[in-house]
Amino acid sequence: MALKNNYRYPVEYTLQLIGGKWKLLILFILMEEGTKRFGELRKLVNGITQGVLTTQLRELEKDGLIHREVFPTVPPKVEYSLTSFGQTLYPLLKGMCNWGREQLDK
Amino acid sequence: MALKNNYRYPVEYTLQLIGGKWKLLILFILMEEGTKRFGELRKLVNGITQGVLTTQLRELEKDGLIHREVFPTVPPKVEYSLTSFGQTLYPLLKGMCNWGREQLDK
DNA sequence: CAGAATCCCCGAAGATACTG
DNA sequence: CAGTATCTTCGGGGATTCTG
Repeated sequence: MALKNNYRYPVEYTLQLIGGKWKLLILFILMEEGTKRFGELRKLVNGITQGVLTTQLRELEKDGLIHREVFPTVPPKVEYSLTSFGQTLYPLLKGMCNWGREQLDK
Repeated sequence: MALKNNYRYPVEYTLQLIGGKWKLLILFILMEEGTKRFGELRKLVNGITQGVLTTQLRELEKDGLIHREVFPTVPPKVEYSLTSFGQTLYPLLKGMCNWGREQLDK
């Protein structure tokens, strides 16, 4: 979990959690389309490599935003979904998306 | 101005404009406290160096979020303020700040 | 006072190869 | 299938010096 102290501005904490290059996209996909497997995410987040995707997912999990569920089958299967904490970001992400779209449409 | 095309998700565009390490803080300060001079910003954004502050301000200006006004006096005086476009970010920044504070207060 | 101009560093990101 | 393990790259950020 990211440190919760030593932020002069709360917005710094927010940015720390969602500031990775791919994190917003990952959160967005899980938010809009629900639970996804590792391989599905890899295809949807176009251009990301396995290693980086793993890193970003681990950080999101560590920060409590997403849930990782491993099915001990052969071949292995891992599903990712938003936690209830992650879902509290919904209005924020939606707002960022809408603001971006408004500007892009001009 | 940052490119307005080639974004698969509008949120990427948003993040591009405000994603710099110090940009949100700068925008926040101008938003909450109004017009500031270069030297004032440097003190308020604790830890930033002159060069980096200049870079971040130039990018924000290029993207149309802040206004830069030079007073041709001796010694020189430069004031920074939000543009009307920059002010449209208010709900978003406020939302990020509030979300961060809520989590920090837990 | 508000920068411009350099040079430099480091960590996130990417490429590649291998594996339970 | 979903990783792990390494190595490499790259550029945003940082430190320093100089100036109108």
